[in-house]
Amino acid sequence: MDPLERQVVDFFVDGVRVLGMPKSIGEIYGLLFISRDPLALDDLVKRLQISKGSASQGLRTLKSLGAVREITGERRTHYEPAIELKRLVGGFIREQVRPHLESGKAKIGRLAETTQGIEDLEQRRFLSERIERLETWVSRSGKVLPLLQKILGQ
Amino acid sequence: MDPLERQVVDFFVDGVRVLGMPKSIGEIYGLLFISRDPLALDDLVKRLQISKGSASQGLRTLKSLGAVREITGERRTHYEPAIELKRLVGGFIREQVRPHLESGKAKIGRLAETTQGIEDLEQRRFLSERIERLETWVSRSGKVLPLLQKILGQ
DNA sequence: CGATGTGTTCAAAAAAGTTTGAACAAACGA
DNA sequence: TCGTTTGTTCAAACTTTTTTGAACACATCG
Repeated sequence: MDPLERQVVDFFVDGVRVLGMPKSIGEIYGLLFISRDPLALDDLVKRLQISKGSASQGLRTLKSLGAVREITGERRTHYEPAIELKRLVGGFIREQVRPHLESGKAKIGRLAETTQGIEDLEQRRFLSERIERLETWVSRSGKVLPLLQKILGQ
Repeated sequence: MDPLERQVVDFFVDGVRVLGMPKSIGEIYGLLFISRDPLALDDLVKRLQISKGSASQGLRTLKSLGAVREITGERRTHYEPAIELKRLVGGFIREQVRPHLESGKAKIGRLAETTQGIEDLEQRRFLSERIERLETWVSRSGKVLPLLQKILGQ
C-alpha cells in the first residue's frame, strides 16, 4: 500500500470507529474505496495484511450494510464499494439503528406496564411522565431517520 | 433497586451502548432519570453497586455532555438528569460528533495535497474524484447536524 | 478423480476498552 | 489543628470485542 492508500484507509478506520465498527471494516472499505478496480478477498488479505477470516467476516458485514457490491462471474468474487452516501446511510440505519429503535420501543412498552402496578399515586404519576418522555424520544428518533436519509442522500 | 428501576437502567445501558458508551454511563444516567430526587455520587455507588471510580468518571462524562446538572450547596454535590432531548443531542453532537468531523476535514485536506503529487494523470483524476466525494460527505454531514438538533429538539 | 483454489466458520489468542480500588487531595467541621 | 467526609486519579484486573489461523466445505480444473 502506498502512502495515499494508507492515508485513505486510516481515514476510514477512524470513520467506522465513530460508528462503532471494527478497524478491519474500515480498512477493507477504505482500500476498496481508493482502488480503481474491484478487489478479491485475497487482494485484501495481501494488501492490508489481515487474516482471511477478518477479510471474509468484514466483507460479510459490508455486504449486509449494502456498502460493497459483489462482482461474480470470474473464478474469484470481486468487490467494489458503494459510494453513494444515500445508500451507505440507508444501510447503516436499516442494520444498526432500526433494530435498536424497535427493541427500545418494546422495552418502553413493558416499562409502561410495570408502571401501572405502582401503588403510590404521586410516584406513579412521576414515572408515567418520565416514561412518556422516553416514548417521545424514541418516536422522534424514528421520524427523523427517513429525513436524515433524504437530506444526506442529496 | 426495584424492578422498575432495573428495567429503566437496562434500557439506558442498551441506549448508550448504541452510542458507543460504556455501561456505567447508561446505569448512572438511567438511575438519575428514574429518580425523583437528585442523587449524590455515593447514592450511585450504593444503588448501582459500582465503584467510586466508575461513578466519578461516569459523572464527569455525563457532565461534559450536558446530560446531568450539578446541584451544589450541600455538603455533597447532587446530580439530576437533563431530560430535554435537544440538550442531550446537542451535547452528544458537540462532544462526540463535531470533533471527529473536524479531524476528518483536516485529514481530507492532507489527502488532497498528497493527491497533487501523483504523476499518472488518469490515476490522479480518479483519486481527486474520490476525495471530492469524501469532501461532499463530510460537508453534508456537517450541515445536517444543526437540522437534526432542531428537529429532535421539537 | 485428485489436486488446487476460494471462501467460511469458529475456538483460541490478542487487543481494546472498562471497572476497580487504593492512594491521594481538598474541603469541612469540631 | 486534626480527624472525617467527599471526590479524583490512575495502574492493575477484568471484561468484551476483534483478529487470527487451522479445519473444513465446496467449486473448479486438468
